[in-house]
Amino acid sequence: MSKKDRKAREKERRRNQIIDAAERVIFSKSLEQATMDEIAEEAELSKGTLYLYFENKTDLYIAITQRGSDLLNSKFAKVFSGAHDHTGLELIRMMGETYLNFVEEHPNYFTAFMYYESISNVEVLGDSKYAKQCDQNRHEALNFMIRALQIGMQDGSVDDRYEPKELATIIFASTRGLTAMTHASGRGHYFELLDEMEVGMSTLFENFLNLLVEGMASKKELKDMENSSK
Amino acid sequence: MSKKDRKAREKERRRNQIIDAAERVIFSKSLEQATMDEIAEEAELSKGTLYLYFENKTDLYIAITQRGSDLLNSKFAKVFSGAHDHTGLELIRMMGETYLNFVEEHPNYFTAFMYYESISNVEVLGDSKYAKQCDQNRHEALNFMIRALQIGMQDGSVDDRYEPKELATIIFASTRGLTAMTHASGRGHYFELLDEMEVGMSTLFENFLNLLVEGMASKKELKDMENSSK
DNA sequence: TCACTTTCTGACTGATAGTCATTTTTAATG
DNA sequence: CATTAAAAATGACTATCAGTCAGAAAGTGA
Repeated sequence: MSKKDRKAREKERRRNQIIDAAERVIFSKSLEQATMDEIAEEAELSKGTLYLYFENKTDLYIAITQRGSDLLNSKFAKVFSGAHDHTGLELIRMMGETYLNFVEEHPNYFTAFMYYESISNVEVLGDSKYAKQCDQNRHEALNFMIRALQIGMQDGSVDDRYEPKELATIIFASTRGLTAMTHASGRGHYFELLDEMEVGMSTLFENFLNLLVEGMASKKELKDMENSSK
Repeated sequence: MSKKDRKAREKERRRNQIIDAAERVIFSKSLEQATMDEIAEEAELSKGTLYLYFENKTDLYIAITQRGSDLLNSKFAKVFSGAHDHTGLELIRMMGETYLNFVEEHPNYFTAFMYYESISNVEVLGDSKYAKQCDQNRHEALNFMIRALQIGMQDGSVDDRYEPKELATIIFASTRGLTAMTHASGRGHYFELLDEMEVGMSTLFENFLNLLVEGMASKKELKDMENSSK
């Protein structure tokens, strides 16, 4: 039994070694410019071996995507580990900040996320377990957000006339839009737009969160905020 | 002189004929699956000729992207042609709806937008005139939004403690996030998330706009809305 | 008709994703 | 330790396709 286990562990280590090498090569260039031969050399293996562990180049890249997805979710989880000290509204804000930090610290993983979602028809993915885990993570992230909203409705920080699932989906998607812009601007896009404003992405993001918060905060909470700012 | 003009016009027609063919082929499959040989055949030209009109495959795809971008902007412009009958806040809402409709009617163009923004470093684009026009259009779209906000601040429908440029950028990016989700769900992504909710993307989008509107509406406007709903 | 320019062609090249028959390594058995 | 079977790894090979370029065809003007 443990023999099999060891085998499985070694196989897993090999797999990770390949993903490590692939990250180094692909992140230093780009998916298109990186070749499987290069990745094989970086991993100190032959090309054929890569194909023993991954269906094809895309599959390998999705394995990288999954790593990023796992990492992001672990950060979300950390936010919730201290959930008791915060209102639901604060948790939402913290999740947003976590996301923005992630994009700034791990732009290459975010690039991978974008590639993943750009895959035009899901059939291309086949039944990739990496893709499944990514979808699973996304689902979990949304659940975190739903939970935060429910907490907020309990503690009175979020207006309870909203449907938590719906609101969570909206926040999720719009936050994603902001992070995508942050990411793109870091790659040279949107230069003209953001350059004209003296504010950086993080200020912009802060204002975005404030805007959302004003929209979804309960009337009571708003009154509190108004008072405390005076 | 007019000789040269005619020549230029014919060249332009050829170019469009190629883009037409490329759209048919690429939209029916995907960028990666479409080959230049196929596109050439569809255009009833030889492959070599394609390269007289476009730098490379990406350049050709960006020409398609520009078409989509032009189309979207013309729709935005139409919203503004009747600007006098609407408040600034209404214009913002109409722009959002226009965007969502566009994604639903022209998903292939939106796919192209996503590809364009996913280009990891802008140097790849070189000095493509198509890319320049896309950036120009994006800039113009943002200006439409800024204008709508300014109108809204004038007519009292938008809270004037916001900075129009900043707010426009935020709305722009977050709306983009929602449309991206709409697009992705149409391609089979996010299935699990959206399936659980009985609401469709357009309802979700409507609620998103309401949320934004509440966040950015002036207090006066909110009071009006409250009264009228009673 | 000739000479010159512009446009077009398609066979060719180079790069690279993916394959598979063969070799090497590992592990188990007597 | 020697033998053998299974598992893992290899790298030469194939197929595909983006991009090229020398030469053909079409257009233009005298």
